[in-house]
This record gives sequence, structure tokens and C-alpha cells, in this order.
Amino acid sequence: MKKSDRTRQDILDATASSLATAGYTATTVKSIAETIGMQDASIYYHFSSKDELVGEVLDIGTARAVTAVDQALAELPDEHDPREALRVAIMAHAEAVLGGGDYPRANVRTFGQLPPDLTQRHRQGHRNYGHIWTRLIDDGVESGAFRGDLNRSVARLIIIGALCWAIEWFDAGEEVSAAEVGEHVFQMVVNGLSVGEQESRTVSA
Amino acid sequence: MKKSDRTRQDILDATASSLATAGYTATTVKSIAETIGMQDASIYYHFSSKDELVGEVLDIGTARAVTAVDQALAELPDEHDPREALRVAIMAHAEAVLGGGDYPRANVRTFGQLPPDLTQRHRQGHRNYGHIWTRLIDDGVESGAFRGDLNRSVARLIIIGALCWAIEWFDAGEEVSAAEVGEHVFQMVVNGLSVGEQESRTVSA
DNA sequence: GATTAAATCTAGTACGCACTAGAAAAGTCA
DNA sequence: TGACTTTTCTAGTGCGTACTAGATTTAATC
Repeated sequence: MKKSDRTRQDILDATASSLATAGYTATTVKSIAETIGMQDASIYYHFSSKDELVGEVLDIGTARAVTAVDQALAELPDEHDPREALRVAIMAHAEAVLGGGDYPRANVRTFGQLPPDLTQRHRQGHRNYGHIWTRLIDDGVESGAFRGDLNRSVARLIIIGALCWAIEWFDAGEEVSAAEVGEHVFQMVVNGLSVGEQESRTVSA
Repeated sequence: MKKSDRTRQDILDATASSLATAGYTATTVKSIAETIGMQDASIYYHFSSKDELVGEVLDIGTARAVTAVDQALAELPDEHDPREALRVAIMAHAEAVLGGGDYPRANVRTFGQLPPDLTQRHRQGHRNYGHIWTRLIDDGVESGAFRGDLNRSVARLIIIGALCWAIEWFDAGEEVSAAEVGEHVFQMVVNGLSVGEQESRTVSA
């Protein structure tokens, strides 16, 4: 029973790594088997199909991202600035997706490439993740720290978008770290690029 | 010679539409042929390969996006606020990618799904597009309108990321318009979510 | 209306993919 | 060691893909 668990884990790791870097289509059962020195048919002793395997990887990915953000928020003092809450959430997400392992990255990387079944399967997970951010923004607006003239759903999606798109150009080991990306997203989204005055603050919507 | 040009255009349109909604892998030569009522083999009279066809669609897409942004910037008065320049560029991009046709959307949608050849082929185009935004940010920083304590490349990619990711959730005809998305991105990225003071303005990087 | 050129179709090939069946090997424990 | 179970391999199937060759139809020209 030990051997099986270990190779099963190897398969999951190899799949996560491939999904994170090559995407869904380029991640073939054969290529997964090769990276761990197996025949492709052997994969099916541990998983009944490619999509079940991929689905499990994505489940782990969302779970890790949610845990990372939840944990970061839980470590905040009871009385905290909503800006600080949004900041630690952004940092946790950036670390998980850019600095962290392949699993959360696999999630973001394969977004929009998955077959309908898998997309459907992870809908609820994504929705739950979105709720975390909705709450952060709502808290800020209600406490008066954040502007109330913006659509909160759109604001949420813009923050997540800025973070998620980063994996398309982010290269670990380059001159920019995951923490720096997070810091920049926070600064731009909360404080803005503009200095001082901000006379252009009017939204037609 | 007329007939050929017309069907050629039909093929391009159908491909752009499919790429924009279904992505690269799900866009098969057969499915393209079906939507315009042809046999898949007939496609090869007009294009030598799938990737040449896709490449042409993507070329048109980048060209349209660049044109849209350039044109919007050209219509600005000679003396203008750098914030206003960034604003019209963001709005033009949002309109082109979200409100506009399938061609620019195909570009964004298939980003990260393309085979290496095609990715390579469009590298320069993407780089040129990035330069437009780099210049907008540089102008703002040099004129003192934008903060100088942020990495400009990262700032640029965050803006583009927020805009590009929007197509993953944006649905034309829903309650949010392309213009509203653009307006929100501008507001958040230039003015920030936060109200007033902004005491949290320090970057460790 | 006959001749030529352009455009499309029919019928296939080759290949990579996910996946299966059953034999072989490796591991487990008396 | 020997009997049994777990794990992996060999060898294959069927399907969808991009793509090709040559016949056939449609359009243009004189």
C-alpha cells in the first residue's frame, strides 16, 4: 500500500508540473508517464482517466490557494485596516500562484483550456475563491476605506485578473519576485499609479 | 478572383470567431469548414495549413488592437494629461478586445495555448504592443503625474493583465459593458480603490 | 456554347491521442 | 522458499486530427 501511494503522488506532481508550464493539451498521458519513467498504460492503474487525474490536480491547486489566503487573513490582528487585509490576501495569492508549487499555477494556467466537464467541475471552487475577495472589498467599502462608486464584482475580477495574468509573463528566478508582483498589484489597485490630487475621480457608470 | 477572396474572408472570420470563443485546440479545420458550409479539405485551397490560417487571424487581431489604441491616442489634444492618455488607451483596448470583433479577442483568448511556432511568430507583435504602454507610463512618471517608485514593466503588465483577463469572465450583452470594464480598470489602476489619504504608500522593492 | 481556369468535393493517408486486455514482473508475508 | 497480491509492461484498439491526391463541379472567357 505504500508503493502505490508514492507513485500516485509522483503522477500528480508530474501532471501539475506539466499543466503549469505546458497547459492542458500539451499535457499528454504519455508525457506524464515519461517524466516519471513509466509506460503510459501504467497511469491507468492509479487513475481511471486523464481528466480524473487533471481534476484531482486542480482540486489540490484551488485548495492550496484558498488555504494560503485564508491563513494569511487569519493571522491579521482582530482590528485591522481593510487595506491591510486586501494586501495580505494579494500577497498570499501571489506567493501561492507565482512563488509556490505547480498546483495553484496549474489552475491558472489551464483556465480557459479545459474541456467542459472539467470546467463545470471546478466552477464552485472558483466561485468560493471569489467570495473571499468579494468580502474583502465589501468590508473596505462599508468601513469607508474603499470607494463606493465602483462595481465591486468588476473590481474583484480586475484584481484577480491582474494577479492571474502575471503567470503568463512571470518567470521565477528572474529579476522580479513573486512578492514584488504582489506588492505592485496592491499598490496599483489600492493606491493607484497617480500621485496626489486625483482630480479624475468620476465614474460615469 | 472575386469568389476566392470572399470565401477566404469567410474562412478567416469563422476561424477568428471559433478561436475567440473556443480557443486553439477546439478550433479544428473541420469545425471551421462546417460553419461556412464547406468540406475541410477545401480550406487547404485557400490556406496551406491550419497554423498559417490561425497566424493570419492573429496578425489581423494585433493590427486592429494597435490601430485602435494608436488612433485613440492620436485624437488627443497636443497638450494632455498623461492620465488622460492612459485612460483613452485603456478604453480603446477594452473596446477592441471586449466590445469589438473576434480578431483581437482571438489573440487574447489563445494566449498561452498556441504551439511554439505561432507563439514565436507573434512575439514581436506583442512586444510592439507593449511598447505603446511602456511609453504611456514613462511619460506619466517623467511628467510627475505617476509615481516613480514602481517598476514600470511590472506596472504595464498589470494593466494589460487586468484588461486581458477580463475576456475570461466578460460576456457581451450582460449588465457590464466593455466601456465600463475599461473605466473600472482605469479608475483602479490610476486612482486606486482606496479613498483619500493613502498612508500605505511605501514599496519595499 | 465550347474551352479553359478556379474552386470544391470525395476518398483517402498517417499520426498522435486516450484508453484496454492480458501477460509479466515486483513486492509481501507465511 | 513459495503462494499470493500489487504493480507495471507489452501490445494493441479506435478515434479524431491535420493534411493530400485526384476527380468533379462551378465559374469565367472567347
